[in-house]
Amino acid sequence: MGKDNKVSLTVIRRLPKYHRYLSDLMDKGISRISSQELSVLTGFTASQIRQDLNNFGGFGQQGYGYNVEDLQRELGKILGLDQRYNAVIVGAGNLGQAIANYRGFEDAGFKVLAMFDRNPRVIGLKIRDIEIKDMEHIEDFIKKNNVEIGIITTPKDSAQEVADIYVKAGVKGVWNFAPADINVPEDMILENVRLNESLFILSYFLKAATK
Amino acid sequence: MGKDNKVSLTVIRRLPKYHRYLSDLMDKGISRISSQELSVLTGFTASQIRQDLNNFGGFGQQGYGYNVEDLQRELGKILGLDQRYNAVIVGAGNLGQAIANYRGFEDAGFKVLAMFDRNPRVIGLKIRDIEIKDMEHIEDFIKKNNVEIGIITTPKDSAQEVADIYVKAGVKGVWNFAPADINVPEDMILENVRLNESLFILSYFLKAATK
DNA sequence: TAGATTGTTAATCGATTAACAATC
DNA sequence: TAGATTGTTAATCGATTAACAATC
Repeated sequence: MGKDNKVSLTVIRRLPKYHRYLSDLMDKGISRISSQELSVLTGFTASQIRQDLNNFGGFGQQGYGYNVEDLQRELGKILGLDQRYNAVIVGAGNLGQAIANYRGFEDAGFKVLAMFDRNPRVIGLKIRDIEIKDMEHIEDFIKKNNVEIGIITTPKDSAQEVADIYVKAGVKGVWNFAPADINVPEDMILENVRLNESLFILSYFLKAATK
Repeated sequence: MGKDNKVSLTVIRRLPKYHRYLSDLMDKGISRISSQELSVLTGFTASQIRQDLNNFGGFGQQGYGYNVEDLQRELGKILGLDQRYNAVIVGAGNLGQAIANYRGFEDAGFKVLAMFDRNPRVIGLKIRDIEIKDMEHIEDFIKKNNVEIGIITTPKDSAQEVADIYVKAGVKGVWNFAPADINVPEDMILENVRLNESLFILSYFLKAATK
């Protein structure tokens, strides 16, 4: 319920891209950038970039532009990348394992503490140092380990059931990869990754291109 | 360059959701639905649903609503789901394997013919019946096997290089999972899956909720 | 200071919603 | 036929772009 409560989702969805390009610029040792230059990089208009950023504060300086490092850090804070989050994954198939394995998430502050599955053949296995545990212990685990993010990488028919477990156990946000719409309480954060839909969009344009 | 060339991306991105709910309704044996009922299911307004569908034709009937099966099939055609597409994956890590393993894509008409990787330790392995091959043979393979979709599941630093190979070999569309913006010619279809950005959005709302 | 570029207001554009005549 | 619901036009809303005064 902070001051930026009113910022539109459209704007928020652009923030990660700004953050990514600013990080790239930092890596290149560039310390200063104008909205015009950022426009060339990101493909958004300079005007839009200034509008977007000014939803969160006046990070720039007239006649100069933006300090890359400052702006990157501020956007990082806005995106919550200055925090550490504990996560668990339900569904220890390839997709779950891919997420468990991906160092980029851990570098950004998201730590997968454990994976859970119903298949006895995978229970006890480890991905890096992340153990696949029996679903039986999930609620306990979440409560004891301060888990804030629940990741769903099960088939779609199990997704709602897993979400219900997450709600009951008290996670704050759910990252859902199952191709199903799941219902969670109002105050639960839900972010869906729609691989099917993304592929269908690609398919749409492929078909349109050959007509 | 068909008649629906002008339909906005905003509308197109809603089509897969309509298609999914209509498929669900078919599975339940429901043969008829009104825009009002679809509104309850999808969360879009009835008015918006009628507007969206009318971009592609008058699929409904006054006083009746929409025939579920007809509409599902028509949307399927619009999305290109009546076609078969051949695909290959570059990057045989967990994410690549997850995609290769996912039956849902194959059921929708997307067939992964092969995976490619640079790591000699995985070359020759098989995921289901999909072989991991040496990158050396990719251009040949794409040309010989009528591959239309190139999937990128490499680390970000290899993404552009892989995209260039795809362009050279003549694929029509690229499905990119690497967290990088890649450049492709105008007439190449490019669809990005931004796992990082999705996670950051979740993080944004988690942080906002605790303020 | 002069030049550059922001922050912000106003104008435009596009997308969503409302309303209703057409019609099954 | 009467009731229901579409297809479509008009009204509203929100997002993007343009413009420029403020100011570093």
